[in-house]
Amino acid sequence: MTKYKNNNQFSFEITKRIPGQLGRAGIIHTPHGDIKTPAFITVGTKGEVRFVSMEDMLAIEAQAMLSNGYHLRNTSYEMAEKGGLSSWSGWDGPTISDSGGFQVMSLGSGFGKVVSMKRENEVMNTKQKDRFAKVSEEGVQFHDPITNQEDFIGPEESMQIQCRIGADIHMAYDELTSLADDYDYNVEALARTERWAVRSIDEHKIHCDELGYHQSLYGVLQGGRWEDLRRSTAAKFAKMDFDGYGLGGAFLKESLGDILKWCCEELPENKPRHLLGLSHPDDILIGTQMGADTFDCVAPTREARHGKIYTKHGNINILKFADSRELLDENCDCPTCKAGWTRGALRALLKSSDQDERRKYFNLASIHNLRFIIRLTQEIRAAILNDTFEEYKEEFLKDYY
RNA sequence: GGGGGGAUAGCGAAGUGGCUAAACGCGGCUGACUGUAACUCAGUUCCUAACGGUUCGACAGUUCGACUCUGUCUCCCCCCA
Repeated sequence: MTKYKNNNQFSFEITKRIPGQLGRAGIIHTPHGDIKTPAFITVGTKGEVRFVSMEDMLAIEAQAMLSNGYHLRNTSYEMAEKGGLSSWSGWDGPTISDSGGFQVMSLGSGFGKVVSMKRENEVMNTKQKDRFAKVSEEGVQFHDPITNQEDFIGPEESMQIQCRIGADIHMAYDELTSLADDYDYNVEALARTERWAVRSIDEHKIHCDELGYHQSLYGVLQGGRWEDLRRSTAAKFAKMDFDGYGLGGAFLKESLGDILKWCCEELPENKPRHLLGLSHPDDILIGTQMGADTFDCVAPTREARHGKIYTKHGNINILKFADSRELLDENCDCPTCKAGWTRGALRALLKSSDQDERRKYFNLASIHNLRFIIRLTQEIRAAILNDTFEEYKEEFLKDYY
């Protein structure tokens, strides 16, 4: 197996804490550079952020990229040959790979559903026979309906894939439950995720020994919305040999803060925590306050593609701004706004019948939304360092909502 | 002048006696979207808040009943002179 870049060890330092809170600003050191936290990690599922170039990534001050083990299961061999995700993709900064645990839910019980945070009562799990991911103790049987490819991926396979991908930070294999799953199912799934965590560590160690150096591994916490499950699993994971922790789950918005608090109170303070899959501004603010250091999410890019644009005074739907000569957001420092693109012009690109024009819109809108969220995390960090987190949070939320 | 085809909601287009306020597509309007099966998805789109009302170029018929059949008219397209 190819050797990956490994000129310095993974480590985490806390620069400053939010007084009286679990939150902090810090720096994660990785073989491909530092991540100043809190930080938003852009999602490049298949090794690139949709409609966003590596030059754009630098322009919006993205610090790191998260890719997906399941979606890269085939490509991972080629990545290994080329020296890993970083050299394969052209993204020279820190990288994270997800285990594919999310796909256990998104292609399984939650297939065809929105991963909603506010409609618990409407959510029903997808029927067993309609799922493309079926869970057992050993792992998950995936069926790709487009290629008809069958994959069995358990913790061992996920670690093998991730070690081939060679990101700086790997995620243990987990099962994300859906909001429709009850307490009993969560107990069962959590116990399985805990066993998978042990198997992930063991398998991961084998590959690191073969490589001759350590690749970082985060344990991923589940447990749904139940305090006893969250605390007990966090306490167990705290004693395990992980380099950091992923905070996972399908969260109801109003319970996010509590759940993070339960987890982070049990976790060791000196290891970084990544809140998986969330990035709306209120989520990042509460997440940071409750102890999360990094975030990743598809929302900024997906919502951009769907016409939702982030502004300091809330979100707008670009379709409602035909002929508007306003910028997307006043005083925005993103490349799109700095280049003078107006809402009307961008709307015209989105509505164009020309594919290239639509793609241009996707690019311009995506980098605007990404920059908005990245800037938010930068401002939060600055506020923590200045001891003004509470004031910043209050003011931001007042403008935004 | 002769022959043929056609006129359906903002547009395009089904429907050829009752189950049709009228399929479907586009456009419009709402709303979703959080570790990307997502350039996607859901709802709505004659008038009315609703009860209900008025429709399928126009008028006149046939029929218990017409967007669907008949006649006349208006307009559009094609072919032959």
